[in-house]
Amino acid sequence: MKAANSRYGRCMYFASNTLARKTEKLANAVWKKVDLSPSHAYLLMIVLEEPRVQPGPLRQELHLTPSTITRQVEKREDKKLVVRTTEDKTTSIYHTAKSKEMKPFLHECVDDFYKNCTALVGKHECNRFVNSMNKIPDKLVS
Amino acid sequence: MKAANSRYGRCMYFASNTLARKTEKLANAVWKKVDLSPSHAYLLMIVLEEPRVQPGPLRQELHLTPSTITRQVEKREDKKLVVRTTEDKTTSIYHTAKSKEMKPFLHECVDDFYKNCTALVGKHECNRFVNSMNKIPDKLVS
DNA sequence: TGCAAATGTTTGTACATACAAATAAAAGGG
DNA sequence: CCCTTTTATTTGTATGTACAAACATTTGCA
Repeated sequence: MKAANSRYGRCMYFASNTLARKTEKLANAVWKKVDLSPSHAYLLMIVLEEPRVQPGPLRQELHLTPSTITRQVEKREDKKLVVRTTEDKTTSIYHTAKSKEMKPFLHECVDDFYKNCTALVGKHECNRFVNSMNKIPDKLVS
Repeated sequence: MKAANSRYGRCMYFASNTLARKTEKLANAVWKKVDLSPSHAYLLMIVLEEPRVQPGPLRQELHLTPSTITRQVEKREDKKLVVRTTEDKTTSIYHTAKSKEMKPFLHECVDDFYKNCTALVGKHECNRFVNSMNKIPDKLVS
């Protein structure tokens, strides 16, 4: 039974969560090449482009809670992909030599994933749809 | 910084996950009234409408993996909202007196949530959007 | 008829995330 | 200048989900 036909197919909660899970599954497969979950890969890419970045801005850019950012950074620190220094109140996050080497491959994954999506969903449709999705969250939460 | 403006605003993985998290947050607030997570509420509503339902069909209808279904049923069993019987190879799930009493309130929550969504996003926009979202997962995974 | 493959469900384990509370530092006001 | 409030981050804890492996039952076929 397809979601669209199911009892609760009109529910935004249901639809968005189902979509996110399926999308994540595809994304996981793509980022497997660099042995990273897509979510960690995004964090890493930001750190690579903005050395010294702090958890606060990361939080805003990734739309995650502060505690989730801390946890993600910890995990990447364990794998020697970022380092963290705390001075006064501010924590700064830096990439490492290891993660710098990965940079081109990370961007390759972004491209790959995009190609996968457009191939499956259609380029125009995909862009339009992602655009809509980006607009909704601001409307939903204060 | 909004997702739409951020570096990775074109990415379907990023957009759909962000949307799902924000939507879930709103949904949690609505279903708080019945002290259930929206995901468990959906399971319960299906069980209430299809007594004797088995994990397999639930899996299909909810688009979740078998193990997740097992875990959800366990949790609801602990709270005496469902019971499970296993005979031969098939497990059947039934509602309880307690959960039957909740039924009208569950549907109220569905309505509440829908009203919230349409008020925030716009009714036409909301329906159109949910429709699109329901179609994409089938294209993404085999 | 008996064994192998298929099917349905559960268990072990891991992970991403969130909320609430704790901590630490800075800023502001009397 | 000290005390309170605010801000930034981390910790403790809980939850929802998935994957892989285990298990149990049924089916199919040789």
